[in-house]
Formats: sequence, structure tokens, C-alpha cells
Amino acid sequence: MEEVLSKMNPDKREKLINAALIEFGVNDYDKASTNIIVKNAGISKGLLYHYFKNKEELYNYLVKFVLEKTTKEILENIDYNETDILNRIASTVKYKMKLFYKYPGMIQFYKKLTVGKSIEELKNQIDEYYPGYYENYFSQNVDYSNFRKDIDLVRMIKMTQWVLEKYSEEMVTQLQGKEQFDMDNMYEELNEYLKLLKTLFYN
Amino acid sequence: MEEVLSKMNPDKREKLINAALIEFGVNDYDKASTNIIVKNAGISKGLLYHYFKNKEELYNYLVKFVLEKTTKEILENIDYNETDILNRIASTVKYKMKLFYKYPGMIQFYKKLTVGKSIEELKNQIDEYYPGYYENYFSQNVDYSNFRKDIDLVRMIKMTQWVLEKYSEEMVTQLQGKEQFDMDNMYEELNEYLKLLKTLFYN
DNA sequence: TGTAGATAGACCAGAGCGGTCAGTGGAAAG
DNA sequence: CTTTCCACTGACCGCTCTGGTCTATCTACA
Repeated sequence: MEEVLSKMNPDKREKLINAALIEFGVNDYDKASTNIIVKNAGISKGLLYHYFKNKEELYNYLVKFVLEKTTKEILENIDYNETDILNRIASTVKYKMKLFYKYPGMIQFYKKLTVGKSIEELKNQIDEYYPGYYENYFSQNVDYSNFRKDIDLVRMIKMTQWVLEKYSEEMVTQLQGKEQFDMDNMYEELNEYLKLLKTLFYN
Repeated sequence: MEEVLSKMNPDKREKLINAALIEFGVNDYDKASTNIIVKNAGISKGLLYHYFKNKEELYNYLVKFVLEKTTKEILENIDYNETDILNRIASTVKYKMKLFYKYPGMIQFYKKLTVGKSIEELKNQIDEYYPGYYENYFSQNVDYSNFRKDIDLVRMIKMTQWVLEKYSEEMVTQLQGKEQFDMDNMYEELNEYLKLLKTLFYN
């Protein structure tokens, strides 16, 4: 299907993907409307069903699309020369911010895919694509020596992820749709929190 | 309407509220189905429309119900003798955990009401009910003297809220629907994070 | 036994659904 | 210049489900 899809006008394809992500992100599968998708994408019903056999195939395409963007591409771009785990996490969060800004609606779609699942399930889901990822991400060439020893390391890492994610979610949600979008400014504030976490966690 | 509603069998009323919270929490107003609500509540269509003029009135009732539970009741139960702001925040989070566990579906409904709105908007929304709340919560009889001085206070408070909320959300979402629900155990782990935050933030 | 009102569920007109298909227009091929 | 091709359109179809109504029944108390 992907090969056929490449024949589609790229602008229309992009608009279709965005509209579909939003619709499936807001509503669950059954209640998402293909009529609304084509309307918001500015294309005809016929075109959608020219490229996708049915609603289900469109949905499956989006799942694959989102998982590749949020997992595959991120994993392929980990800088294993960065030995500071806080920096490593921050750069992943920044990547996701850019991604979610480029594709409004992807956040919600992605959450529908992941929320409610336990850490273990998510780990397994990622391991299917990239075996050993979790171990690598948190262990390969990481220097934990400067973390303070009086606080549980796992909880410090968890807190880092929560703080940075929560911040970026708030930003992206708030600034979505705004004309003027100052990504640099957002990075700066994120870096403030990063600096703060280092002050707290490092000796 | 509330007076009339009190005539309703309390068990059926509770089930109706829960079913409606879930349905309106999952779907937005237009797509939420009254048929599904009554089916999941185990009551008849006629009963719903005996007590509520129409779908809109049911929805408005839920909004009021949730705002009262999540705002009014919390504000009325703040212990202003507790001078430690971290403890104060933690006790609010615990209250919400209990609430969201008692009413599954309220989390999502509540999020639909609040997500995307800026802090300022939420502040105003609360100020309508309880003028001066924000100021009181964070200032009335609070002792900030033991916070470390080398880190921005506002960011520390923000981090506290993020960490505790994120933890409680994860717990409630994960454990919802489980037969055996160990609230004490959950509190214990929350207290761990609270202790950790104090170690980090206090001199 | 009578009555009031809590509760049930079959029913309705209309809206919206996923999916189809005959047709259009412009570019590429001959 | 003509023909072929195909990305693209939107009216249309059968069907499901919607919010809301209405009559009937059941129950509790006078």
C-alpha cells in the first residue's frame, strides 16, 4: 500500500494523515468518522478509498506510522557518546516535542496507544521492534557515578522523565495551533529544568 | 432538579453517574450515547429522561458534580494548620486519588474539562467558585523557610505537583477495575516520593 | 382498594455512518 | 491531435444508531 500511497499528492497526503490522527486521537476507532477526516483534510471521500481499502487499513497505517516515528526514529538517533543520562533523556524529549508539534494530534493518538498499559507491556512492545533497547538506553555507555547516593536511583530517573515529559506536554498542548511558535524559547525553559534536576541529583 | 433526583434509588443514581462519567469521559458531548449510558447503568431509558429533561441537562449536572468534588470539597478540607506546603500538596493529591478511585471515569471527564486550558484559565475558573483560593493555598500559614535557596521556588513547587500527580495518575489508571485494591500500599509509595522531594528541596 | 410516581422498554423520525461508483480533467503517451 | 490513463470528485445507498417520547406496569403507602 505504501508504494501506491506515494502516488498521492504529498500535500494532500500530509493533510490526510494529520486529519486522521486528530480524528482517531479524539475518538476511538468505531466513533471516528471517515467523513470528518476527508472534510478536514480537504479531500474527497473517493480519494481516501482509492488509497485505503477501508477504515481499518487507514487506522493500521496510522498505528505503524506513529510507532515508527515515536520509537524507531528515536532509537536510531540516540547518541551513545552522550554519557549523561539526563542529557540523553532530555534530547529524546526534545525530539518528541518537535515531532508532536509537526503532527498535531499525534500526542493524543500516541496516548491512546500507550495509556493504561504497564511499563512492562510498553517495554515488550518496544522490544518487539528493537530488542535490547531498554537495556541499552539506560546502560550503554552511561556514567551514573555523579548521582548522589542517598536517594534511590530508579526514582530519580523516573522523576526526570515525569518532569520533562509533563513540561513538554504542557508546552505542546498550550502552543498548538498558535501562529508564532518559539521552539527555541521552549527549549530554553526545558534546559532550565534539566539544569535544576542536575543540581538536585548530582553531587 | 437535585431535589427531585434525591427520590431516585441511590444505588441506581450512583450507577447512572458512574456510567455517564465514563461515557462522557471517553467520548465528547455529541458522540456520547445516552443509550449506552442507561445500558451500562442498568436502568431504563425512561428513568433517565424522567429525572433529566435531556442529554444536555445530564451533562451539566455532571460538570457541576465533578467541579464540586474536585474543587469545592478539596478547598473546604485544606488543613491550614499544616505549614509544610509539600505535605499540603500531598494530602490534596491523596484526596483526589480516593475520589478518582471511587468514581472511575471521573479522571477522564475531569481532564476533558481542564486539559488545554492554561494555568491562568484554571485559576480563574476556581476563583469563580472560591475567590482567593490560589493565594491562600500557597501562602496562608505556609513555612517556606526550609527550602534551599539556590533553586527557584516556583519550579520546585511545580515539580512537586507534577511528580505526585503523575504518580497518582499512573496508579489509579493501572489499578482501576482490579478486584483487590490496596490503597494503603499506594499511599506508602506516594509517601516515599514525598520524602524524596523533601530530601531534595529542603536544607 | 386507590392513587401517585418510580421504572420499563418499544417505538420514531432523522442524522450520520462506511463504502461505492459513474464521471471529470489534465498530463503523458502514441 | 488523439487516445489512454489515473488521481480525484461527490452524489448516493443501505443501514445503524441517535435523542427523545409515550404508554404500560409495578410498588408503596394511604
